[in-house]
Amino acid sequence: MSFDLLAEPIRRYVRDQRWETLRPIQAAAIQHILASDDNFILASRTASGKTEAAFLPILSKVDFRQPGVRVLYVSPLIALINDQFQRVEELCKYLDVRVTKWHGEASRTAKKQLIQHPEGIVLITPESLEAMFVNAPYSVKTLFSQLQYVVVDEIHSFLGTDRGTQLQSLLARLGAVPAGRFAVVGLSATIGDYAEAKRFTGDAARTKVLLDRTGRVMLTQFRYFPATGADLPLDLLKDLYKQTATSKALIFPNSRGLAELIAVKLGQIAGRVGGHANYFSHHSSVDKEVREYVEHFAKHNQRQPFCIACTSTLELGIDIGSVDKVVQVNAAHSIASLIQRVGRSGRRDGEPSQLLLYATDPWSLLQSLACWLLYQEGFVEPLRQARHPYDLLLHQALSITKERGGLPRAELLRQLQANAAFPDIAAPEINDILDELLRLDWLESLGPELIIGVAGEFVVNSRAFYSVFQTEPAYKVVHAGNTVGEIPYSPQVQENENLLLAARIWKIRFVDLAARRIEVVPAHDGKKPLFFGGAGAVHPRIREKMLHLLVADSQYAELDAPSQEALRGLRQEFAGFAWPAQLTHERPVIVKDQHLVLYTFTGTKINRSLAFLLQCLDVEAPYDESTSSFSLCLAPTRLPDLFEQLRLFADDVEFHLTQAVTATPALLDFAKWSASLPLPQQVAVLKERYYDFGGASAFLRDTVRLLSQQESV
DNA sequence: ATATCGCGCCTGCATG
Repeated sequence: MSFDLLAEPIRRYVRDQRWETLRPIQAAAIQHILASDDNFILASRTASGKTEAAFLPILSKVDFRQPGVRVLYVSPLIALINDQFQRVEELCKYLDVRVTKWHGEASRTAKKQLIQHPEGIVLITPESLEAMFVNAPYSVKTLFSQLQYVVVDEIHSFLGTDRGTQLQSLLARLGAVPAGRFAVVGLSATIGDYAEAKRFTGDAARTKVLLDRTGRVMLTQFRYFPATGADLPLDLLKDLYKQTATSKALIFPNSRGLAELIAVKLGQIAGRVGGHANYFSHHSSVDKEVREYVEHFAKHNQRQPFCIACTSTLELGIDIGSVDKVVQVNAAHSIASLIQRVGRSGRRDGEPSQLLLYATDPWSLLQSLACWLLYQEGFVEPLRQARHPYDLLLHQALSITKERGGLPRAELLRQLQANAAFPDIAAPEINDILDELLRLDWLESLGPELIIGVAGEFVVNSRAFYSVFQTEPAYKVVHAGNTVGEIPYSPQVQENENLLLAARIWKIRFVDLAARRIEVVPAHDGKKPLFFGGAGAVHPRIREKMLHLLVADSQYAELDAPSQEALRGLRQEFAGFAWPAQLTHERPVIVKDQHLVLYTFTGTKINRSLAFLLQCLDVEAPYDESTSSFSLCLAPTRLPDLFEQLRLFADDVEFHLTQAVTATPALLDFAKWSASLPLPQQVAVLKERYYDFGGASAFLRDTVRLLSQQESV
């Protein structure tokens, strides 16, 4: 059916691929994209042929004999562009259509040629598109005045992020370039809020979602090995070795340091017992060429088993083939992340893949179990774009002014107001931001126009202008002229210290502080590398599920005996409460000798907000995110009073936030362009994106019953 | 050292 709708050369391509049938998402996309010029979100799991689902109908539909770039593909990763280039180019051979990579590492000659003869398909990153608007606005017009389709790959990775808002704004600006409109096709994993995904295209009313919910069949097992220190228990590593020794496995331990530790330790065990030598690590601090080697090894080795200990670098769609075991060490921070990781598995022979979930403490086990159950239930964290991204508006105001070489203030205001990325920011607020930019000399008035100011020239002409995220300076780790990777500066960076990187052990021979370069030689024993970073935000729904699991007496066959024992032990601690049959807004309080412990069982942002409010009230209350709990020196009977007081603060927290931002500007480090905003907008950014005072207020209002029990001795 | 991760880049000039 769908197949017959395709253009003849595309049908030939499909036949040559020897696919037995089109995938459901492909069949649906072909029918819908060929039938209308609407925007679409194609949502289905990893490796379900989404790229082809978009390109088969688009290539059938678009007339490439006309001049100009007709299709623009936007990707969050250079590596993905390079991957997709091969696939799309292969497909385009059947049509004689040119495909051009356009990113910072792509050939400049190819870019120049494209400017001379704009045609075909361009694959680009958001930052390169930003750079093109800023540095070569005439090229934007030359290239894209005939644009018919924009394909956004891995659109879920942009949802709820600053980079997503930037991309939305760039698409809005791009929308003014062609005479007609272009349609947007977003490719996505299953996500939590499709209304939000539709908004992302800039025209929710004209966007339809095509969704294939087919998941993976996985054999799941929870395994429990209690840890005493910060490192992983030896028994866990031995068990992990046994479980993965003859498999193709991906291991996700949530941090770069632990990924190194696992890769090295498993490699050492393998060396002792005569196992294979294919133990790798893969994360942002491993040198790019090393990572590419690992990806290539995984993709092209049909027979040999391997183990890659990795971070979210292997969550997105880079093609590494499929693996037969996915291992999660301690709970993933989100269900969205767990979905992506599970999606990496899948065996051709029809055998189900295996998911191993290790835990090293009872709370992590509980969180892991909660995530896994929510995943089974089909829950994914809903993500919202910030409604008041003043910092990104500031960045785009500079970008547009540079693009236009100056423009009337009223026109800049109008353009920002009309931009779909900023629908909830009103004109007076935009004017406040423009005034602040004038005051900083980042903008300047010249007659009726605004132009880039003297100080602003340094900003918009610096390399850092094109991105909306910060990166810390890193030290390059070099062995015998070869780059191994890079690490941040830490107390560990000293001569004769040993560290792990790229799945090997090194001794630091020499540190060149000026050149940010660390010379290393191989060694036999070392520590995992140190990295900085705040904790990831856990969604309230996960914590609520944890509470439900704690109160229930449900058993799960997927838990091994030690896991069952750990869960039983944790349930025991909370067994004395008189839980109602229907658990809604009750929360436990454990009363100890000198203090009480309040378990909020809510999300990170709400906990963070509660901690801030307690600080405002000068209440000493150390807070532990892994157990979602606060310690208070207070009689339990005083808690309702305290909640009432906190609520009053929550409803009017601006004053305290203003004080906090003034005293500690580093609070806004998470938002690169916020430092140059007027103070009220800085406070607004902090309030909307770092905290959740609305959620905190609702928590304080709704948590009507605090059940308490004396600690059993 | 309480504690996740990840993403990007222009221009000019030298060298092979």
